[in-house]
Amino acid sequence: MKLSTKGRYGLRAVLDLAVNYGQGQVSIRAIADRQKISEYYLEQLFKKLRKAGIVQSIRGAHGGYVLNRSPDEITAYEIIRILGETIEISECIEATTCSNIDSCATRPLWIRIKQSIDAVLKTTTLQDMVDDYKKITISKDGGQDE
Amino acid sequence: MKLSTKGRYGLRAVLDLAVNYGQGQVSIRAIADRQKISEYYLEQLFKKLRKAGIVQSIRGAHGGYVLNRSPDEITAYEIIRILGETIEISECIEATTCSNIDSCATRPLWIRIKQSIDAVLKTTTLQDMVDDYKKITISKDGGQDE
DNA sequence: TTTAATGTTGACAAAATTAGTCTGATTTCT
DNA sequence: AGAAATCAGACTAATTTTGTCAACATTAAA
Repeated sequence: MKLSTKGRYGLRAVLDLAVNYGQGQVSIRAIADRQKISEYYLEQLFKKLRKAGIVQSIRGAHGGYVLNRSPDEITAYEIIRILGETIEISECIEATTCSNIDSCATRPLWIRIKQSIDAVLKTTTLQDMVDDYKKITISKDGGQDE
Repeated sequence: MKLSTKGRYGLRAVLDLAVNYGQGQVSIRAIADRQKISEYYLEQLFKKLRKAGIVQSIRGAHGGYVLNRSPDEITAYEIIRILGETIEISECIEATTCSNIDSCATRPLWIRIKQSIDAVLKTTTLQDMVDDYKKITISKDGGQDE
């Protein structure tokens, strides 16, 4: 059970924007370079984020992307959902009834797991993650720039 | 993000044994019929469970499988792990350091999610699940047999 | 107004993983 | 001996994920 790269790469990319929030747009190429993710692949992810209103695109020369809201108003939950990740574990969670009555012995467990995952995602904002990250890098060494 | 069938089918199969605990062995065919899972596929899963000591096999005619411990001493966590599910979300959780320093901005989140999933799985025994299941079926109607 | 950089879109291909099947052997009970 | 079950491992099929590409549209700077 693993989150797909959609969720993992996408969150890293958005976090890149969050770090640069307030300092103008960031191009996909810059993110691709820093995060070591294919430029083409990132485009796919940003398409979804833009349609959902998380980011705003600035086209033309020296264009790029900007967060549409402040990082402390965007949760990890939103990003993950928009990118199309399903934290379902099993299909029967969304359905109101199981097709297979026997399989329902496991259903309450899947539901509790989903709830616990959602709780973590919903209470974590991009700002929280940026803060955590800065704390780590600063404690490692003086906080380098490049 | 979904648990693979290994985990979902496997847990259902073991639960079938838990329901019949104390009443002798259960054959793979009987479980396959009840749970609507391929007999061949189940064999693969029971192979792992046997090697890990969760179940005991009784070979020959009228053979089958039996739980090796009481259902309230076996957690969902054990079953899931033995069947080879990795609740890792991202590779970097097991590793002591991330190869990509930038990606680490997401790492604390993945770790917290993993911990919350593990907490649910570790505190749920097979007996808990059987009890939940019985409660549901009884409340639906008088508790049918077939 | 031209040009260059960038975003936009949809289709496609490669790779990896998961799911499932099959064959044949062994064991045990009747 | 024969039937019914597990045991073992190889193999294939299907699906999903991941990544690439080409053509086009838009914008900003020169």
